Amino acid sequence: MTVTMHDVAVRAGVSIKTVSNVVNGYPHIRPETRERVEEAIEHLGYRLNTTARNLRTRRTDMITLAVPELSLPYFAELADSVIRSAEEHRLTVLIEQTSASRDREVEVLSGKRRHLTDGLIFSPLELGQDDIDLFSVEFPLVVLGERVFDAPADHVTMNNVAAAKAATLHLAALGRKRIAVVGAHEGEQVGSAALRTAGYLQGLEEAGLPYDPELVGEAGLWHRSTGAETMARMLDAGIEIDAVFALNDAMALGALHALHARRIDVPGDVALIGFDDIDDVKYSAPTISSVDPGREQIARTAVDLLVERIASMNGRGYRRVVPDSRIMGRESTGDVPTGAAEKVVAVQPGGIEDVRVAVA
Amino acid sequence: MTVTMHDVAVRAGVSIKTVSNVVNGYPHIRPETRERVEEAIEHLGYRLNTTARNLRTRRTDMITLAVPELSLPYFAELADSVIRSAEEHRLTVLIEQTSASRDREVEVLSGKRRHLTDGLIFSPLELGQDDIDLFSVEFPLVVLGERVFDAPADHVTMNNVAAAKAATLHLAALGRKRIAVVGAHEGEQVGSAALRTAGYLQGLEEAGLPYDPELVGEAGLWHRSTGAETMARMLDAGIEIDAVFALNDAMALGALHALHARRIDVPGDVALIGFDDIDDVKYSAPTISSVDPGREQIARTAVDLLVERIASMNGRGYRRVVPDSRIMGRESTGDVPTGAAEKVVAVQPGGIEDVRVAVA
DNA sequence: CCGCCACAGTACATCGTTGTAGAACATCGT
DNA sequence: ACGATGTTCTACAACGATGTACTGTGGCGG
Repeated sequence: MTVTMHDVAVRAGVSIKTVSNVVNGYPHIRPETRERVEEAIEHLGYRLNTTARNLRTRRTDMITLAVPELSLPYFAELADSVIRSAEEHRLTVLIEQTSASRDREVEVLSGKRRHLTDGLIFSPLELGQDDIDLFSVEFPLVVLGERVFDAPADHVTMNNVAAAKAATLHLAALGRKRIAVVGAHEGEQVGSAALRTAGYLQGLEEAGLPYDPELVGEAGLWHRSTGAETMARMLDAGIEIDAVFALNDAMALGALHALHARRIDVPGDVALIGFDDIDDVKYSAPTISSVDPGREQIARTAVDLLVERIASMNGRGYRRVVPDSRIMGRESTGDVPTGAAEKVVAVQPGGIEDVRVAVA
Repeated sequence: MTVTMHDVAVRAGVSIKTVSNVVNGYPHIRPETRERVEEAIEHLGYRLNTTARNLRTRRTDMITLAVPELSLPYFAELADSVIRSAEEHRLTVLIEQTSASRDREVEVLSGKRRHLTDGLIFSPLELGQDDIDLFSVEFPLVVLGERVFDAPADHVTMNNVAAAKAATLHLAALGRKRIAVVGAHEGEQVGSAALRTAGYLQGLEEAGLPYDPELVGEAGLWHRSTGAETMARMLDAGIEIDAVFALNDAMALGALHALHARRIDVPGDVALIGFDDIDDVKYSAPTISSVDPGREQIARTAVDLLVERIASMNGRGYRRVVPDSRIMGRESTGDVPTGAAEKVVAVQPGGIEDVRVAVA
């Protein structure tokens, strides 16, 4: 039925191992032997059985990327970047959608699929600091995001507080005094929402603006729809604003939609800035300023760290990497005239940190 | 080192096979035996080695989805839908990005990875009717899209011509006479561009409008950026238009961007309709009318067909499935007032067809 | 001419699981 | 009491590749 190395070996008149050697590019093989084997492979239509190889070598050359949802543009673009980076290491990426479900996230860490891939890049959305024990797994792991710090794993995160502060200051620098937030999570201590909101507060303080709780709009999931709903709710409640900081770009697009529906001019009446710098915001009307958290760099770093970790599971201590982030000025904050391209208006430097993790 | 079934078996005082039976839910096991085995599994932290099982059972419960790029929203949303549908069959999806590269597409079909997954859902972008021979592969395959017809494989496509015609007629019904196309591929006979352009021509004819070649704008890759460039080029050339049919939504967003940059009102001066009905167009300003090609249904059908094909490789002839498609009216064609939700303004019925394929 | 090393290739065990065949025992209807 | 049937479990041989250890060559320096 299926053609195996054995069949190839018989036809070429060599041992199975020699076929294996040819397939794997082992150097010490006589050219004519190699040719005979290759002819046999060609003639029989032989394909290496990856599964068998995986079993024997205990490697699959696959890694898992676990993200909430691909329909969120940020994660789709992140996945794209991770896949491209992985390709350079000849790795295949298995994408696991956790659908913002706690159970699914726990399952991903539980390692049910442990033997299927060589390591995991995990961007949690539900698990938090309290679940830190779940992160001490015995397979290579790189954590993304800002829900869990000091887990026994390499960690690639962003400059959330500093970048959010810079974004807020950017709005304040336009002379805006009533800066709304879209996407806060009340009561949360960890995660993007908490950190970015903290940055917002720092920004207000530095700009000498008062903090008004009614300017902080809640939104559970960070989708376009929730951004639109939150913005609509605030506007319809008669809350006065002259600027909006949406904690991610999907919500910024939703907020813009809600503003537009009420014929509120952006940036004339209300300035708007988002976070993530996804491709969408470069083509909305107006184009939306955003924080570029260094997505490309995040993806590449995550893959690099994971590859290192796979190579030597106990090689070294854990690292925390924070890429540089930048504020991209566009039409929605009046940084460029209508129809012009974006420009970088501020940079927050990142860095690499070695993390000492207490061993249980 | 790693815990195997053998270790579990020893601790539970049973044979390896009994452990296997417990793990796989084989019914005839004494409750106390099952308990002992489960205790041992728990105590030793045993995890099933998926790779070994895959080798033995000759199944991986994984399928491949090959798409051009996840950063294109349509494919990100398609991937999301496919993953969800696959989950219902307990299948894991491996996503392969072909990056619009012919070589990568050929490689996907060549089955280099054949033994890694049980089947393939393939959405080609470069391969066409001339490459039809490449599609006669010996593994389960479902083809998506409209570049290849009558390949020896199940095929899920869309109502391209009819839907494009309906979109064109929808613009004409608004009284628009100079309807531009964004995204044509000159000289191509197959593929979405050719079919949708054909539908456009049919629409013009039925509406009694003349065909003017300068209204047909070329765009190679269907990204936001190319849509914006194409639209800008046409506008700057002084071509007069009062409506635009963008052959996909990404380009519609780009076109809208270009129109906005030139302070052209949509839909006042120019009406706009796209194709794909991705989430973005529901939140742009204005919201963009679009053709919903039935993406959910495409994903589900593709997975279902693949699952059937995996179950019985030579079960039956091939099928071609065309989901119903619908025109979703939004602000950009004045179907709803600003701020209102979308509404369905037309439906083109799909269908299932059994395809007879000549055997070589 | 001997010892050493690089080259070319082979035999065999092994990775961790599951399918097959069948053994041992209990239950049941007649 | 006896075969038939069902339950519970086991032994063994695969699945298809690769790592290890080993056998012969031939070339080369001394």
